[in-house]
Amino acid sequence: MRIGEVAAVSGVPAQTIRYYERRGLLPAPERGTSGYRHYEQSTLTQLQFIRSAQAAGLTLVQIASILTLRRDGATPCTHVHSLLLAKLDDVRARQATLAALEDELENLISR
Amino acid sequence: MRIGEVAAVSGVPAQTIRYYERRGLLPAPERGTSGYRHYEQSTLTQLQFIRSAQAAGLTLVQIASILTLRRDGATPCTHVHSLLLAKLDDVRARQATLAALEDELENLISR
DNA sequence: GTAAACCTTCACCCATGGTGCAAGGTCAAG
DNA sequence: CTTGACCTTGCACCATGGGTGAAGGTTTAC
Repeated sequence: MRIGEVAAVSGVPAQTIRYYERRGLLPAPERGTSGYRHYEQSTLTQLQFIRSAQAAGLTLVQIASILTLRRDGATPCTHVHSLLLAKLDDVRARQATLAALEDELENLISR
Repeated sequence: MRIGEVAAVSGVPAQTIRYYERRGLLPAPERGTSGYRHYEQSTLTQLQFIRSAQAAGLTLVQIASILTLRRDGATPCTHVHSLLLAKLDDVRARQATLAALEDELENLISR
């Protein structure tokens, strides 16, 4: 698929897709002799992931690092491992705070 | 307490406290004849709440509306009620997305 | 051969969440 | 009664995040 089609299907503007590529959220796709980007189906899944991670409040930088790790697969270095653990902690802390907020809101509603 | 003391105790700069007041996150405190703001203890709790809600990814606008609702107490209008419900939905959606991310991260880690 | 879609680069934009003066008023200690 | 710390308002500026637009040039499709 070319970028316009990906944009149409995913709902993410072509310019934004290029922007994500620059920011390291998407791998640089193959190019034909024309220089046009040629995308695979999996790009759509990746864009979905990006959008949902964004909805969860992660920044593009955080999302990029997760995607990069996932893409690179098994890099068995401890640094990477601790990075993931830290991110997990972060996610769990957010969850805890949200749970507290949820309680708070429920109280307000039931009054 | 005056603003400087609140700032020192809470760790939130005095300028930021005034900024929160302008943004509607804190009620306008009483003023003596000098014009100085005079705060009660409860302000510290409110600042804590603001910081943790921020950490959960809520914007100042969202936090302000929650605090305003809480402060105004029982305004039994349906609009307010649905506003709270919407916010609760929002919080729950964030939680769901975070849970998915958590799984994702756990998978990556255990590989 | 012309219109639509693509390319790059560079600049600009909007929202959030502050932060920093400037110019002045107040208060407590010595 | 002055000095210094603390307070006031108002306005301007900044950093980060996440895009968006326009210019100027190629490629593809009809």
